Amino acid sequence: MEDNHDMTAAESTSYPEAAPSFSPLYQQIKLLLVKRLQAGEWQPGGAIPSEMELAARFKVSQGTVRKAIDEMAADNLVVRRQGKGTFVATHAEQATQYRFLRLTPDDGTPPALQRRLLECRSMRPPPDVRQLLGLPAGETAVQVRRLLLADDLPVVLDDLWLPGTPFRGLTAERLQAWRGPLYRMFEAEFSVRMIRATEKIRAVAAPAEEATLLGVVAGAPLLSVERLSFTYGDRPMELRRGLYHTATHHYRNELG
Amino acid sequence: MEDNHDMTAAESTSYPEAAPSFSPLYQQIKLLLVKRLQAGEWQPGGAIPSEMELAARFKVSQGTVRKAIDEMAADNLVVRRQGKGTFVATHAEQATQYRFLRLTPDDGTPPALQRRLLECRSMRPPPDVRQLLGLPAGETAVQVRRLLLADDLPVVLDDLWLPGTPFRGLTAERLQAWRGPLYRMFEAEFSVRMIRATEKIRAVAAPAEEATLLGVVAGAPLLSVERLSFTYGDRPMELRRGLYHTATHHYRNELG
DNA sequence: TAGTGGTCTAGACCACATC
DNA sequence: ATGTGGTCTAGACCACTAA
Repeated sequence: MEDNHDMTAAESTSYPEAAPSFSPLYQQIKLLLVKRLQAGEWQPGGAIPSEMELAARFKVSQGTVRKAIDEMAADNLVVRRQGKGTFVATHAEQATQYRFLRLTPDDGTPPALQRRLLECRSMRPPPDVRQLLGLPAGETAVQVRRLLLADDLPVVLDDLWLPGTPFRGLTAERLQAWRGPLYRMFEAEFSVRMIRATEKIRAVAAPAEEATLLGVVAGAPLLSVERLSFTYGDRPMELRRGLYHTATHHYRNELG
Repeated sequence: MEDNHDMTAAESTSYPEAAPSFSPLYQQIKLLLVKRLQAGEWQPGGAIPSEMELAARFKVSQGTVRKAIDEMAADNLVVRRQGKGTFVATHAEQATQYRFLRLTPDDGTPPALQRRLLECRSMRPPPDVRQLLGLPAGETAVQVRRLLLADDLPVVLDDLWLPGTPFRGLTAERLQAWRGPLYRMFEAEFSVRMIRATEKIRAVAAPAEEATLLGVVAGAPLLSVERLSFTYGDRPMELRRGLYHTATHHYRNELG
């Protein structure tokens, strides 16, 4: 490689804002690879080209490609498997069932939850939902309401809001028929991959209707979890409002 | 470096359990460095030897030391500063005020909290506390109760439990006099550095006494946050039970 | 046996901080 | 000018997987 570390000559003409014009080679390569991921060039669960091949293609050393992929692996965009290759991350693995659900039974047993679909309809979202999802005015959304149960006792009441355009065709029937993680369905059937999420958590008093569904008395304390999930490019793709009954379960978190 | 990647010949004699006898060089070096950190060889906030020096000392290449330190930086054990050196992580930086506190005002403003010390005493801990902290029977503990307020309104009621031995000499007076993060005090005055923590979160109804302290009605929903903080070697060093009033604040979490 | 990712080396040069 | 961490290279060998 020559001295010039700029792989984006076409873009390096003018920077009106104070943007870092140059970045390390491996960062540029990471960006290129993420863009191809985003474009769907490789299937979820499928292999991306080997480090040697990418190094040849980009005309850099293997170590540089390695560092780019290392970061993508740290971002959970990709999974490395020694001897086999590097694969596009997916929500399919059973290790990642409920990848974003932090609710755990108080005894150490692994969470085992059943689902019960309550509702699924397409409608105009309320303004706060519209704003959080960044939807244009007039755009519709799909609302899903469901219950998660442990040992036939309700534990979670989830309200999902999904943008209508990418999720056109999502019906109660298809939801009922689907086995496996929801996020796996989203990526397999609607080409929407959730990459990361943020949650806002509060304690609330159970409203009457929700209390009934969860089998608690009205006014009982519940955990309110508002999750906003993002796909590539930090575009919000799901708003999920959950009410957790934390008598036999708790929300666990690790602080590093 | 010769072919032998074992730097721990003295320890590699017998492995009764199925332990990995060999690990990459950089892992072994990381372990050695962490042990020295743990032994207090370098002050918090102080510099550790340069990569070149460590490479020479361990008789490995700079790249190998680099990878070891990279992981330590990812673990928040150490902070790298280009041009200056690598420094032992500390709770002193204002960027890490309330490093483990995830409570944020609903408007985006940065959290600004006042403290009010309610209690500080040495006593025999109840069995559940004793068990969580891994204390020997009969060992005492220091209990601290305090209030955090935003704009003079109570937001958090914290109950802390600290093992008596390392925290001997912790009194209400010293707590009152201390300015800055508690964890900074622990590392500066008691040589206890908190590295990571786990939290269990539930929604609970406010008990009468705690409700009064937080200025809410008894039975109001509160966030119950039980945090167990660990020092080097995964030894638990603090149990903190907090009740959060989530009317104007919320617990925020990032899911990767 | 061949191909993959994982580790390690030695040396070059860059960016930054300090004197 | 010197020393630090940060990037990049080229090549070697190891560990694992699969045909």
